[in-house]
Amino acid sequence: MSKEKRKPGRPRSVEADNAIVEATLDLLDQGGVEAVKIEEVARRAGVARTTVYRRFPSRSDLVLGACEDVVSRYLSVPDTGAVRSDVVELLTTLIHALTRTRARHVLPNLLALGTADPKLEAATRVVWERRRDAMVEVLRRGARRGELPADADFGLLADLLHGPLYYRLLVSGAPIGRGLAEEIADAMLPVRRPAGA
Amino acid sequence: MSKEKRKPGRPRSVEADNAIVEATLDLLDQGGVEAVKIEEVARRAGVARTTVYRRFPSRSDLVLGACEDVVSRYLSVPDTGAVRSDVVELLTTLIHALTRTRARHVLPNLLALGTADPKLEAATRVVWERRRDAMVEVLRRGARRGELPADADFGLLADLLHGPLYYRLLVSGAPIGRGLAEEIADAMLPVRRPAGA
Amino acid sequence: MSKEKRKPGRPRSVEADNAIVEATLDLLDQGGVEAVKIEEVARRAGVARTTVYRRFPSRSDLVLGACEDVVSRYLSVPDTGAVRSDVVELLTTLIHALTRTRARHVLPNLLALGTADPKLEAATRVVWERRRDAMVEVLRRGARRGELPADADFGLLADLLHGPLYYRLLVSGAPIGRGLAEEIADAMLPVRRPAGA
Amino acid sequence: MSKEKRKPGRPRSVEADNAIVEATLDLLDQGGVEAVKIEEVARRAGVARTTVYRRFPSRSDLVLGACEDVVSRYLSVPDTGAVRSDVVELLTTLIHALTRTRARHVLPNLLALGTADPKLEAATRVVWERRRDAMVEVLRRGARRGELPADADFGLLADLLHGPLYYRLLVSGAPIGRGLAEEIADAMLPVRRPAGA
DNA sequence: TATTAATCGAGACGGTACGTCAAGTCTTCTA
DNA sequence: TAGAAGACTTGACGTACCGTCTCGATTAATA
Repeated sequence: MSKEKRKPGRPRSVEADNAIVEATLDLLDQGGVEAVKIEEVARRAGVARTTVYRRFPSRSDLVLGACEDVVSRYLSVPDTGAVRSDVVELLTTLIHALTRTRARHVLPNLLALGTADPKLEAATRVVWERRRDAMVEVLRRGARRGELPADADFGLLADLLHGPLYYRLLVSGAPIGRGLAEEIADAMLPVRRPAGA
Repeated sequence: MSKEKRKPGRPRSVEADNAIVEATLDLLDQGGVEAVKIEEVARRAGVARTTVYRRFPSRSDLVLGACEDVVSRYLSVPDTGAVRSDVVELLTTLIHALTRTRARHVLPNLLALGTADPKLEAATRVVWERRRDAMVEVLRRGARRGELPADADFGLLADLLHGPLYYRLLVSGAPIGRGLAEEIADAMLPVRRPAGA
Repeated sequence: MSKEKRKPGRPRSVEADNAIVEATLDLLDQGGVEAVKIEEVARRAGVARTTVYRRFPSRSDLVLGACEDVVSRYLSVPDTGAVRSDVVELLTTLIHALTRTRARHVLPNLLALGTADPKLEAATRVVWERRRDAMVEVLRRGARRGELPADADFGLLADLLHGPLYYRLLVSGAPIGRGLAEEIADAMLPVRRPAGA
Repeated sequence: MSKEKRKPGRPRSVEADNAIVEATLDLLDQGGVEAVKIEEVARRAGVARTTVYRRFPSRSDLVLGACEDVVSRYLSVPDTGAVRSDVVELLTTLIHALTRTRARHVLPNLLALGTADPKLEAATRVVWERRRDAMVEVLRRGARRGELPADADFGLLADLLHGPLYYRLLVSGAPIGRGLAEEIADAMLPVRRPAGA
């Protein structure tokens, strides 16, 4: 069944694949989108320019392709039985994703690229939306368990939980430490209890 | 006293100044940083290329210069006598600043540019920091009045208040409505009271 | 004797042979040497690029190979018993060779290629030299029969007879009609008689 | 009077003009049309690629432009009072033009280019036609003086006079010596006298 | 009938040159 | 001096072919 229908012709080099992505991420991190020059990517990857173009028809595709694995990792919907720990878990993995070596510069550049290229913008949004969806899901489950008021605005709450992280990463540049996930959860979650008090 | 020491030679054209900035903002909004081409700016401004270069030595300078007035407007530290209304006032002006016609695209592009150019990054941060400082100031004043616990983490609180706005603008693209400032304030401010209860 | 030593392995496709030559001639005729692109030849011949390379190691080889049958046809040394008719016969076959459907463009391109590739130049010259040799032979025979003065410069005479054809084909582009062979012969041959008069 | 209406902006560099033409001719002579690579022309001329493109929008234009002065020099309609010397004069200048250092390779390549580009073909033909027209004019004058029969086919005669030169240059590669002009004139001109004898 | 040896298609690979575009500098004339 | 106009160098863009290379699939003659 796993017939592995090999296509005719010489197969693509996997080393080239990796080298190209790595080179792209390095450049993106060091000098922003503008520094991602196909010529330089090829040079660093030790690959001909055409080899890059064969995989990624345009610079947008290259950047998005290279970012995809960086941003989409570390995502799962946890279910620890308690909202707080679920939320902390989600925020922690998000912090991981955002502060990985090269991701710090990847995100703003991706967002800026999206400004000019709607296709890219959509592709980028999808990635981040999945995280928000996960958060909303976790909050809903908490409400079903009675940990949160059933009529809470889960969407707004999710934005409030995520917001500070992106704010610090993108705008203020303030450090994003280990304890931040818990601080945010502590600041936000009890909030809703007094409403029932 | 106001001797207006006129420099010798032909004085610079003020219309040119404005036209250049406007053209730059338009392009930035329409196609991102990459679309800001000196030649096109000059063409739209009805000006020679040299005239642009005389004012802004490089493209970075041009972009930053053009953005400066957009981002720094609408800023003052309100003092209504109550935290909540002060906060709502600050958030509202921020929403104004962020959702102005062209700002939506200007911000991410500025942030991405900062990724590659530390000077630009610093210049950009300063602008946004002033807003956060204003928020922290307002919160402190509230604490002094007893409206907030004195030992609250005002920095984190400010980030929690600002975060959702940037998150929606930059990442999720969700609409930023008129009522949002109040929703955020309501969600966050009572939180601290129960700590003292 | 017709041992037909078949080599082992799959024999070469004859259709491919023909298709490649035809495609090459078409391109040569339509767009000159520069238009003979291996990739395009392969495409038109409905053949893989490697199949072309297997037959013709280089583009020069391809062009020369394709031209060879076009230019070398229609050659024989006539012997009608009279110089004039021999000459007319030779000129007529030359006109045939030069004005065949695609030959019109083949010759100049071949000559230009020879400019850059001495091997090709030599190969090309050989083909045309055979025609001149035939003409000289015919003239010598005429001299032996007393139709021409024995001390005539047969080489120059041959060039004078051939020259107008190539001149019209290559340089002036003037039409080369059916009667031209006779006109040339009439203009040149009587010349030598008055010398004896 | 000599108002020399200068156009605005920086004027084009004359050194660049010359260097480009020279580099083109060198390459054309050394390796044929295919060797005329814009990149290499620019390199040899010590000039940026764009500077070449500004003057000559395409390679055809470049080659033709560079050839124009080579081929059009040495042309005038002589009037010595005798056909023979007029013809010898014309043939001699043609020999000069054809055997100049680089012309040997320039001509065939120009002709081959014409094969693919009708505009170029026309431009090239014009240049050579002027020489033939001059020859025809000289012959007509001779006829008017009674040196040639009035009903001679001057066009064919001109082709017969020019043909051998081009034939040797382009096809046979035979040497084109100093005495050739007279040999050809002697071989062709007396021919017509006996008609009147 | 299986093996063997060549051909054929497809297509990836490292390259070179193309023609275009924009950046930033320089030169000239005019206001 | 500023400004307009435009030539200039530099360097990246994305495309098109080059000639070489791996592959799997044919195709015959041979073992």
